[in-house]
Amino acid sequence: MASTSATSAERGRATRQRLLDAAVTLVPEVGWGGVTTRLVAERAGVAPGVVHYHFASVTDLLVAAGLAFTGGLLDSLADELRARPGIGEGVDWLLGELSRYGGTDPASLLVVEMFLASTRLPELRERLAGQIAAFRSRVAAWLAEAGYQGDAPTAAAMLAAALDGVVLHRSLDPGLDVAAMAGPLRTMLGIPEEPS
Amino acid sequence: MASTSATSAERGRATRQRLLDAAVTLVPEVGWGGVTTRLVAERAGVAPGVVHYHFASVTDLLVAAGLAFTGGLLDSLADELRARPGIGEGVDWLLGELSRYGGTDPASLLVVEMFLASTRLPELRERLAGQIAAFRSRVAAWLAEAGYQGDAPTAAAMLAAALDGVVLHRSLDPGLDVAAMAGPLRTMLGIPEEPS
DNA sequence: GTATGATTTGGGCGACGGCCCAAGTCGTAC
DNA sequence: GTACGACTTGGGCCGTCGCCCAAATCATAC
Repeated sequence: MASTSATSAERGRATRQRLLDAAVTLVPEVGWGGVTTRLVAERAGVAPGVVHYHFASVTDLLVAAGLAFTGGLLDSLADELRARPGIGEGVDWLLGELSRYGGTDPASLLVVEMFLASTRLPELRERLAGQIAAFRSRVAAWLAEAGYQGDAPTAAAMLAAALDGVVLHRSLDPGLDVAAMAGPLRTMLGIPEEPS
Repeated sequence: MASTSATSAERGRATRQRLLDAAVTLVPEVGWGGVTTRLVAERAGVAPGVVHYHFASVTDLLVAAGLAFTGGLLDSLADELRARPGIGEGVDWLLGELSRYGGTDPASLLVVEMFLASTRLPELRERLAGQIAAFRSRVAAWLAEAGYQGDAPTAAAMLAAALDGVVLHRSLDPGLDVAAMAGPLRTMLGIPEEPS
């Protein structure tokens, strides 16, 4: 089989990916600063020394793993949004997504950990800011294309911030009614209430 | 003077307070997990052993310091809000406050650090959630009293979440125009645009 | 077979972490 | 004076950390 005849380089890339995956699952569990060399190695099923063979430092590993995750997440969110023709449908779909990211789920926690770590890691900060700026401009383009009446970039920024804020608040109060927030959000974007 | 004739107990409480203050300044600088026994002792100007005399653990110190800070902050915010009679004035004032909490300032960072730490510290989580719930209900009462047309609790939750989200996003993109966000927020709360 | 090069192993080094504790300071009570 | 109690000191114990490295592994090249 192909897997048994893999070259060294191929096996190496696979190991590197396993380390990235392990980091993504560990940060939400133990926190950015709680991820240690031995912990990721154990989670990835490799010896501790492998970590510093593939990455210059634990921090380097966390930055690479985090950025790969957020990049994929934001891209897929923007893709899905672009697929909805109307602002109302898009907002509804976003709120549906929000009920999946409840604030205490691994994805939400990872993102917030990255926000915080970025305040002390200039390189992470710049690259994460770039990803978010790109996302915001894609949302603004979608709003404008869907006929939003007003300043699309500002509305996109407010919308993205509001959604992240809801995720944050839900992490403390899981009982927050996400569906009910559709009302104020729709009003903010100038869409009439849904008939149903 | 009173300060020179302080009893042991009084000096002890003063020392304890200095440790709490030191913790509040250190968490934003080095992160929740980066605050060490020796670091906080040095910042407070005391010997390392004092920390574990006044607090059972470093985590205990951080929890006490953080909750004291957020409690005071939320109380004063709610007090100020209650002093504004109209929703429009209140929102404007909140956005003015927001320009003080830029996302990279110590207060914002401390709050986000607490959000994250609370996911792994049930006691902190419960008490922080209680503080925020109290704040939300005070905001809802203010909205209702100011004549808000709609579900005040939901609007208050959405407003609080949106503001926190803006703080979060500003930490990555300091160029975000807070003033411009007044438009969407006023629309969300059903207030006409300001004439000026 | 031997040589090569990338990858992996597991232990080790020095530094630093939380928490403890015997000894010391200092104002008050007697 | 002595005894007491609250507070403070600074060093020490023991565990874990990040990072390193000599040796082992293994598919491929010759």
